[in-house]
Amino acid sequence: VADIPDSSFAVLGLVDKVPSSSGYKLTSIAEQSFAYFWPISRTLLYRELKRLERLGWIAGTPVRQESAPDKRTYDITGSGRRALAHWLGKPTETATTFRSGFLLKLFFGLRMHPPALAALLTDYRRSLEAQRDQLTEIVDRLEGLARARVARLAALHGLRTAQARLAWLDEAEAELREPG
Amino acid sequence: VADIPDSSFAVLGLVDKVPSSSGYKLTSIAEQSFAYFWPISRTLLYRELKRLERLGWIAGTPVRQESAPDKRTYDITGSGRRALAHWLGKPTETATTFRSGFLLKLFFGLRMHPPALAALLTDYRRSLEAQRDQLTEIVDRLEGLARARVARLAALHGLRTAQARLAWLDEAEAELREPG
DNA sequence: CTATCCATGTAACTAGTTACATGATTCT
DNA sequence: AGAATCATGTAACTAGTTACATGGATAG
Repeated sequence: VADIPDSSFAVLGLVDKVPSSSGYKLTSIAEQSFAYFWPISRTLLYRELKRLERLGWIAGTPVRQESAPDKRTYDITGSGRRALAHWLGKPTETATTFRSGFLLKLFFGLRMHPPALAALLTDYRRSLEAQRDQLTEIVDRLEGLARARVARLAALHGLRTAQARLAWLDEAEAELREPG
Repeated sequence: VADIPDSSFAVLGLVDKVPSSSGYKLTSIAEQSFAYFWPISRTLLYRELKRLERLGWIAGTPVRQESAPDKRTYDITGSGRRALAHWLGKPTETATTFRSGFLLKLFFGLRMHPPALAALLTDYRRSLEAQRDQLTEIVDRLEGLARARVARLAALHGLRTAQARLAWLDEAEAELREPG
Protein backbone atom coordinates (compact mmCIF):
# COMPACT_ATOMS: atom_id res chain seq x y z
CA VAL A 1 0.00 0.00 0.00
CA ALA A 2 1.74 3.07 -1.29
CA ASP A 3 1.60 6.66 -0.17
CA ILE A 4 -2.00 7.85 -0.16
CA PRO A 5 -2.83 11.43 0.81
CA ASP A 6 -5.22 12.26 3.62
CA SER A 7 -7.72 13.67 1.15
CA SER A 8 -8.24 10.17 -0.22
CA PHE A 9 -9.17 8.95 3.22
CA ALA A 10 -11.42 11.94 3.71
CA VAL A 11 -13.39 10.80 0.68
CA LEU A 12 -13.20 7.17 1.71
CA GLY A 13 -14.54 8.03 5.15
CA LEU A 14 -17.33 10.01 3.57
CA VAL A 15 -18.36 7.15 1.32
CA ASP A 16 -18.42 4.95 4.38
CA LYS A 17 -20.50 7.44 6.30
CA VAL A 18 -22.96 8.23 3.54
CA PRO A 19 -23.38 5.04 1.50
CA SER A 20 -24.72 4.83 -2.05
CA SER A 21 -24.14 8.47 -2.81
CA SER A 22 -23.07 10.20 -6.00
CA GLY A 23 -19.96 12.33 -6.33
CA TYR A 24 -22.23 15.33 -6.54
CA LYS A 25 -23.91 14.55 -3.28
CA LEU A 26 -20.64 13.74 -1.54
CA THR A 27 -19.27 17.09 -2.65
CA SER A 28 -22.07 19.01 -1.01
CA ILE A 29 -21.81 16.95 2.16
CA ALA A 30 -18.07 17.50 2.31
CA GLU A 31 -18.62 21.22 1.98
CA GLN A 32 -21.09 21.28 4.83
CA SER A 33 -19.13 19.08 7.14
CA PHE A 34 -15.37 18.72 7.20
CA ALA A 35 -14.62 21.57 4.81
CA TYR A 36 -13.81 23.72 7.84
CA PHE A 37 -10.72 21.73 8.71
CA TRP A 38 -10.23 19.82 5.47
CA PRO A 39 -11.42 21.69 2.40
CA ILE A 40 -11.54 19.72 -0.81
CA SER A 41 -12.51 20.85 -4.28
CA ARG A 42 -15.12 19.08 -6.35
CA THR A 43 -12.69 18.05 -9.06
CA LEU A 44 -10.34 16.56 -6.54
CA LEU A 45 -13.15 14.64 -4.90
CA TYR A 46 -14.11 13.10 -8.21
CA ARG A 47 -10.51 12.18 -8.84
CA GLU A 48 -10.22 10.55 -5.45
CA LEU A 49 -13.35 8.53 -6.13
CA LYS A 50 -11.65 7.13 -9.22
CA ARG A 51 -8.50 6.35 -7.33
CA LEU A 52 -10.41 4.64 -4.52
CA GLU A 53 -12.35 2.56 -7.00
CA ARG A 54 -9.12 1.59 -8.76
CA LEU A 55 -7.73 0.52 -5.38
CA GLY A 56 -10.81 -1.59 -4.79
CA TRP A 57 -11.65 0.34 -1.66
CA ILE A 58 -15.00 1.46 -2.95
CA ALA A 59 -17.35 0.04 -5.56
CA GLY A 60 -19.29 2.21 -7.98
CA THR A 61 -22.68 1.40 -9.45
CA PRO A 62 -24.18 3.25 -12.40
CA VAL A 63 -27.70 4.41 -11.71
CA ARG A 64 -30.26 5.34 -14.36
CA GLN A 65 -32.46 8.30 -13.65
CA GLU A 66 -35.26 9.97 -15.52
CA SER A 67 -35.95 13.27 -13.90
CA ALA A 68 -32.23 13.89 -13.40
CA PRO A 69 -28.97 12.96 -15.12
CA ASP A 70 -27.69 9.43 -14.71
CA LYS A 71 -25.24 9.03 -11.88
CA ARG A 72 -22.77 6.69 -10.26
CA THR A 73 -23.10 5.82 -6.61
CA TYR A 74 -20.39 4.44 -4.37
CA ASP A 75 -20.13 2.05 -1.46
CA ILE A 76 -17.16 1.06 0.64
CA THR A 77 -15.78 -2.46 0.27
CA GLY A 78 -14.27 -4.80 2.84
CA SER A 79 -10.72 -3.85 2.01
CA GLY A 80 -11.78 -0.21 1.97
CA ARG A 81 -13.08 -0.56 5.49
CA ARG A 82 -9.79 -2.13 6.55
CA ALA A 83 -7.76 0.63 4.90
CA LEU A 84 -9.86 3.27 6.61
CA ALA A 85 -9.46 1.64 10.00
CA HIS A 86 -5.72 1.39 9.49
CA TRP A 87 -5.45 5.05 8.58
CA LEU A 88 -7.55 6.07 11.55
CA GLY A 89 -5.33 3.98 13.76
CA LYS A 90 -1.98 5.45 12.86
CA PRO A 91 -0.99 8.71 14.54
CA THR A 92 -1.21 11.98 12.62
CA GLU A 93 2.04 13.80 12.16
CA THR A 94 0.51 17.20 12.81
CA ALA A 95 3.03 19.86 13.60
CA THR A 96 5.07 19.35 10.47
CA THR A 97 3.12 21.43 8.00
CA PHE A 98 2.21 24.50 9.98
CA ARG A 99 2.61 27.57 7.82
CA SER A 100 1.84 31.08 8.90
CA GLY A 101 1.84 33.97 6.48
CA PHE A 102 1.52 36.33 9.38
CA LEU A 103 4.66 35.09 11.12
CA LEU A 104 6.51 35.25 7.84
CA LYS A 105 5.58 38.90 7.48
CA LEU A 106 6.43 39.60 11.09
CA PHE A 107 9.83 38.06 10.49
CA PHE A 108 10.59 40.59 7.78
CA GLY A 109 8.38 43.21 9.32
CA LEU A 110 10.76 44.34 12.00
CA ARG A 111 12.61 46.17 9.28
CA MET A 112 9.45 48.11 8.48
CA HIS A 113 8.73 51.51 9.95
CA PRO A 114 6.80 51.24 13.24
CA PRO A 115 3.38 52.28 11.88
CA ALA A 116 3.51 49.54 9.23
CA LEU A 117 4.45 46.99 11.85
CA ALA A 118 1.57 48.15 14.01
CA ALA A 119 -0.78 47.77 11.05
CA LEU A 120 0.43 44.22 10.51
CA LEU A 121 -0.44 43.29 14.07
CA THR A 122 -3.77 45.07 13.90
CA ASP A 123 -4.74 43.23 10.73
CA TYR A 124 -3.91 39.94 12.36
CA ARG A 125 -5.95 40.90 15.39
CA ARG A 126 -8.94 41.81 13.26
CA SER A 127 -8.81 38.52 11.43
CA LEU A 128 -8.50 36.54 14.66
CA GLU A 129 -11.38 38.45 16.18
CA ALA A 130 -13.55 37.73 13.18
CA GLN A 131 -12.65 34.07 13.44
CA ARG A 132 -13.37 34.03 17.15
CA ASP A 133 -16.79 35.62 16.70
CA GLN A 134 -17.75 33.30 13.90
CA LEU A 135 -16.64 30.22 15.80
CA THR A 136 -18.32 31.34 19.00
CA GLU A 137 -21.54 31.63 17.05
CA ILE A 138 -21.14 28.12 15.66
CA VAL A 139 -20.20 26.57 18.99
CA ASP A 140 -23.24 28.16 20.63
CA ARG A 141 -25.55 27.10 17.88
CA LEU A 142 -24.43 23.46 18.09
CA GLU A 143 -24.62 23.37 21.86
CA GLY A 144 -26.49 20.30 23.02
CA LEU A 145 -27.18 18.96 19.55
CA ALA A 146 -26.13 15.33 19.88
CA ARG A 147 -25.65 14.80 16.17
CA ALA A 148 -23.28 17.75 15.88
CA ARG A 149 -20.95 16.80 18.71
CA VAL A 150 -17.78 16.48 16.68
CA ALA A 151 -18.60 19.51 14.57
CA ARG A 152 -18.96 21.51 17.75
CA LEU A 153 -15.69 20.15 19.12
CA ALA A 154 -13.94 21.04 15.88
CA ALA A 155 -15.28 24.57 16.08
CA LEU A 156 -14.24 24.74 19.71
CA HIS A 157 -10.74 23.65 18.73
CA GLY A 158 -10.55 26.59 16.35
CA LEU A 159 -12.05 28.92 18.92
CA ARG A 160 -9.54 28.01 21.62
CA THR A 161 -6.74 28.43 19.09
CA ALA A 162 -7.96 31.87 18.06
CA GLN A 163 -8.33 32.96 21.68
CA ALA A 164 -4.81 31.84 22.51
CA ARG A 165 -3.42 33.75 19.58
CA LEU A 166 -5.27 36.88 20.58
CA ALA A 167 -3.69 36.55 24.01
CA TRP A 168 -0.34 36.07 22.32
CA LEU A 169 -0.90 39.31 20.41
CA ASP A 170 -1.17 41.17 23.69
CA GLU A 171 2.11 39.67 24.82
CA ALA A 172 3.75 40.41 21.49
CA GLU A 173 2.60 44.00 21.35
CA ALA A 174 3.85 44.62 24.86
CA GLU A 175 7.17 43.03 23.98
CA LEU A 176 7.56 45.10 20.85
CA ARG A 177 6.78 48.32 22.66
CA GLU A 178 9.84 47.82 24.81
CA PRO A 179 13.01 49.20 23.26
CA GLY A 180 15.01 46.45 21.61
CA VAL B 1 1.73 42.34 -10.98
CA ALA B 2 0.25 38.87 -11.17
CA ASP B 3 -0.32 36.28 -8.52
CA ILE B 4 2.92 35.58 -6.69
CA PRO B 5 3.01 33.03 -3.89
CA ASP B 6 4.20 33.91 -0.41
CA SER B 7 7.26 31.71 -0.84
CA SER B 8 8.55 34.12 -3.46
CA PHE B 9 8.33 36.94 -0.97
CA ALA B 10 9.99 34.80 1.66
CA VAL B 11 12.98 34.50 -0.65
CA LEU B 12 12.78 38.14 -1.65
CA GLY B 13 12.78 39.18 1.98
CA LEU B 14 15.73 36.96 2.66
CA VAL B 15 17.75 38.45 -0.21
CA ASP B 16 16.93 41.86 1.20
CA LYS B 17 17.99 40.83 4.69
CA VAL B 18 21.17 39.04 3.70
CA PRO B 19 22.55 40.83 0.66
CA SER B 20 25.06 39.43 -1.83
CA SER B 21 24.44 35.82 -0.88
CA SER B 22 24.41 32.68 -2.97
CA GLY B 23 21.41 30.38 -3.25
CA TYR B 24 23.31 27.88 -1.19
CA LYS B 25 23.81 30.31 1.64
CA LEU B 26 20.24 31.55 1.50
CA THR B 27 19.05 27.97 1.77
CA SER B 28 20.89 27.37 4.99
CA ILE B 29 19.76 30.68 6.44
CA ALA B 30 16.16 29.92 5.53
CA GLU B 31 16.45 26.58 7.26
CA GLN B 32 17.76 28.15 10.43
CA SER B 33 15.32 31.02 10.52
CA PHE B 34 11.82 31.00 9.11
CA ALA B 35 11.68 27.30 8.33
CA TYR B 36 9.70 26.83 11.53
CA PHE B 37 6.69 28.68 10.19
CA TRP B 38 7.51 28.72 6.49
CA PRO B 39 9.54 25.71 5.35
CA ILE B 40 10.94 25.86 1.86
CA SER B 41 12.95 23.28 -0.05
CA ARG B 42 16.27 24.04 -1.66
CA THR B 43 15.04 23.39 -5.18
CA LEU B 44 12.10 25.70 -4.70
CA LEU B 45 14.34 28.42 -3.34
CA TYR B 46 16.53 28.25 -6.43
CA ARG B 47 13.46 28.40 -8.62
CA GLU B 48 12.17 31.41 -6.78
CA LEU B 49 15.51 33.15 -7.23
CA LYS B 50 15.12 32.72 -10.98
CA ARG B 51 11.60 34.01 -10.94
CA LEU B 52 12.56 37.03 -8.86
CA GLU B 53 15.43 37.83 -11.19
CA ARG B 54 13.11 37.51 -14.19
CA LEU B 55 10.75 39.94 -12.48
CA GLY B 56 13.61 42.35 -11.96
CA TRP B 57 13.13 42.29 -8.22
CA ILE B 58 16.61 40.98 -7.55
CA ALA B 59 19.85 41.16 -9.52
CA GLY B 60 22.31 38.29 -9.72
CA THR B 61 26.04 38.61 -10.13
CA PRO B 62 28.31 35.71 -11.07
CA VAL B 63 31.25 35.37 -8.72
CA ARG B 64 34.49 33.52 -9.50
CA GLN B 65 35.98 31.51 -6.72
CA GLU B 66 39.10 29.41 -6.40
CA SER B 67 38.85 27.36 -3.26
CA ALA B 68 35.14 26.70 -3.87
CA PRO B 69 32.81 26.40 -6.86
CA ASP B 70 31.80 29.56 -8.69
CA LYS B 71 28.57 31.06 -7.48
CA ARG B 72 25.92 33.63 -8.18
CA THR B 73 25.05 36.19 -5.55
CA TYR B 74 21.87 38.21 -5.36
CA ASP B 75 20.82 41.68 -4.29
CA ILE B 76 17.43 43.29 -4.13
CA THR B 77 16.60 46.05 -6.60
CA GLY B 78 14.52 49.19 -6.22
CA SER B 79 11.39 47.62 -7.63
CA GLY B 80 12.04 44.54 -5.53
CA ARG B 81 12.08 46.67 -2.44
CA ARG B 82 8.80 48.25 -3.48
CA ALA B 83 7.21 44.87 -4.16
CA LEU B 84 8.33 43.59 -0.77
CA ALA B 85 6.95 46.64 1.00
CA HIS B 86 3.65 46.27 -0.82
CA TRP B 87 3.35 42.60 0.12
CA LEU B 88 4.20 43.36 3.74
CA GLY B 89 1.56 46.05 3.72
CA LYS B 90 -1.38 44.03 2.57
CA PRO B 91 -3.19 41.91 5.15
CA THR B 92 -2.65 38.16 5.27
CA GLU B 93 -5.70 36.05 4.69
CA THR B 94 -4.83 33.55 7.39
CA ALA B 95 -7.71 31.35 8.36
CA THR B 96 -8.36 30.08 4.87
CA THR B 97 -5.82 27.30 4.69
CA PHE B 98 -6.03 25.67 8.08
CA ARG B 99 -5.97 21.92 7.70
CA SER B 100 -5.97 19.46 10.54
CA GLY B 101 -5.42 15.78 9.99
CA PHE B 102 -6.35 15.18 13.59
CA LEU B 103 -9.76 16.82 13.29
CA LEU B 104 -10.36 14.90 10.10
CA LYS B 105 -9.72 11.65 11.91
CA LEU B 106 -11.83 12.71 14.84
CA PHE B 107 -14.66 13.44 12.44
CA PHE B 108 -14.66 9.86 11.24
CA GLY B 109 -13.39 8.52 14.52
CA LEU B 110 -16.64 8.62 16.38
CA ARG B 111 -17.60 5.54 14.45
CA MET B 112 -14.54 3.76 15.84
CA HIS B 113 -14.70 1.60 18.93
CA PRO B 114 -14.04 3.62 22.08
CA PRO B 115 -10.46 2.38 22.70
CA ALA B 116 -9.41 3.45 19.20
CA LEU B 117 -10.96 6.85 19.74
CA ALA B 118 -9.13 7.17 23.03
CA ALA B 119 -5.87 6.28 21.30
CA LEU B 120 -6.47 8.99 18.71
CA LEU B 121 -6.82 11.60 21.41
CA THR B 122 -3.81 10.29 23.29
CA ASP B 123 -1.62 10.44 20.21
CA TYR B 124 -2.65 14.01 19.62
CA ARG B 125 -1.91 14.84 23.21
CA ARG B 126 1.54 13.30 22.99
CA SER B 127 2.37 15.24 19.87
CA LEU B 128 1.14 18.50 21.38
CA GLU B 129 3.12 17.86 24.54
CA ALA B 130 6.26 17.23 22.54
CA GLN B 131 5.67 20.44 20.65
CA ARG B 132 5.05 22.34 23.84
CA ASP B 133 8.25 21.09 25.44
CA GLN B 134 10.34 21.83 22.41
CA LEU B 135 8.93 25.32 22.04
CA THR B 136 9.29 26.05 25.75
CA GLU B 137 12.93 25.18 25.44
CA ILE B 138 13.38 27.49 22.48
CA VAL B 139 11.49 30.36 24.08
CA ASP B 140 13.60 30.08 27.21
CA ARG B 141 16.82 29.88 25.30
CA LEU B 142 16.05 33.03 23.30
CA GLU B 143 14.92 34.99 26.36
CA GLY B 144 16.56 38.40 26.46
CA LEU B 145 18.50 37.94 23.23
CA ALA B 146 17.76 41.17 21.36
CA ARG B 147 18.64 39.74 17.97
CA ALA B 148 16.28 36.81 18.37
CA ARG B 149 13.20 38.78 19.37
CA VAL B 150 10.98 37.78 16.48
CA ALA B 151 12.19 34.21 16.54
CA ARG B 152 11.23 34.05 20.19
CA LEU B 153 7.84 35.59 19.50
CA ALA B 154 7.24 33.08 16.72
CA ALA B 155 8.10 30.23 19.07
CA LEU B 156 5.84 31.76 21.70
CA HIS B 157 3.04 31.90 19.16
CA GLY B 158 3.41 28.19 18.63
CA LEU B 159 3.69 27.55 22.34
CA ARG B 160 0.49 29.41 23.18
CA THR B 161 -1.28 27.55 20.40
CA ALA B 162 -0.10 24.17 21.67
CA GLN B 163 -1.12 25.02 25.23
CA ALA B 164 -4.59 26.07 24.12
CA ARG B 165 -5.04 22.86 22.22
CA LEU B 166 -3.96 20.80 25.17
CA ALA B 167 -6.59 22.61 27.23
CA TRP B 168 -9.10 21.88 24.47
CA LEU B 169 -8.21 18.20 24.71
CA ASP B 170 -9.26 18.21 28.35
CA GLU B 171 -12.58 19.74 27.38
CA ALA B 172 -13.02 17.33 24.51
CA GLU B 173 -12.24 14.25 26.54
CA ALA B 174 -14.68 15.31 29.22
CA GLU B 175 -17.33 15.93 26.58
CA LEU B 176 -16.80 12.58 24.95
CA ARG B 177 -17.00 10.73 28.24
CA GLU B 178 -20.55 11.93 28.64
CA PRO B 179 -23.10 9.70 26.96
CA GLY B 180 -24.10 11.17 23.63
C1' DC C 1 -38.17 33.24 -18.00
C1' DT C 2 -34.44 32.85 -15.10
C1' DA C 3 -31.99 30.71 -11.54
C1' DT C 4 -30.98 26.58 -9.06
C1' DC C 5 -30.45 21.65 -8.62
C1' DC C 6 -28.60 17.47 -10.37
C1' DA C 7 -24.61 15.34 -12.43
C1' DT C 8 -19.92 14.68 -14.37
C1' DG C 9 -16.17 15.58 -16.65
C1' DT C 10 -11.64 17.65 -19.23
C1' DA C 11 -7.80 20.87 -19.58
C1' DA C 12 -4.35 23.68 -18.11
C1' DC C 13 -1.83 25.17 -14.59
C1' DT C 14 0.96 26.02 -10.01
C1' DA C 15 3.38 24.98 -5.85
C1' DG C 16 5.89 21.99 -3.88
C1' DT C 17 8.34 17.55 -3.18
C1' DT C 18 12.09 13.90 -3.62
C1' DA C 19 15.61 11.64 -6.20
C1' DC C 20 19.53 11.90 -9.08
C1' DA C 21 23.88 14.15 -10.51
C1' DT C 22 28.50 16.43 -10.11
C1' DG C 23 32.92 17.78 -8.12
C1' DA C 24 36.73 20.29 -5.75
C1' DT C 25 38.26 21.47 -0.99
C1' DT C 26 38.95 21.04 3.63
C1' DC C 27 38.50 19.19 8.19
C1' DT C 28 38.97 14.98 11.33
C1' DA D 1 40.31 7.46 4.12
C1' DG D 2 35.93 9.50 4.72
C1' DA D 3 32.69 13.09 5.78
C1' DA D 4 31.19 17.80 5.52
C1' DT D 5 31.07 22.21 3.16
C1' DC D 6 30.28 24.87 -0.94
C1' DA D 7 27.62 25.21 -5.01
C1' DT D 8 23.98 24.42 -8.58
C1' DG D 9 21.20 22.17 -11.25
C1' DT D 10 17.65 18.67 -13.89
C1' DA D 11 13.90 15.34 -13.93
C1' DA D 12 9.90 13.29 -12.58
C1' DC D 13 6.21 13.49 -9.89
C1' DT D 14 1.92 14.73 -6.77
C1' DA D 15 -1.69 17.42 -4.80
C1' DG D 16 -4.43 20.75 -5.53
C1' DT D 17 -6.54 24.72 -7.97
C1' DT D 18 -9.52 27.34 -11.40
C1' DA D 19 -11.71 27.74 -15.81
C1' DC D 20 -14.39 25.72 -19.33
C1' DA D 21 -18.14 22.66 -20.90
C1' DT D 22 -22.81 20.47 -21.06
C1' DG D 23 -27.81 19.93 -20.35
C1' DG D 24 -32.46 18.46 -18.66
C1' DA D 25 -35.80 19.36 -14.72
C1' DT D 26 -37.95 22.17 -11.76
C1' DA D 27 -39.16 26.03 -8.67
C1' DG D 28 -39.97 31.01 -8.12
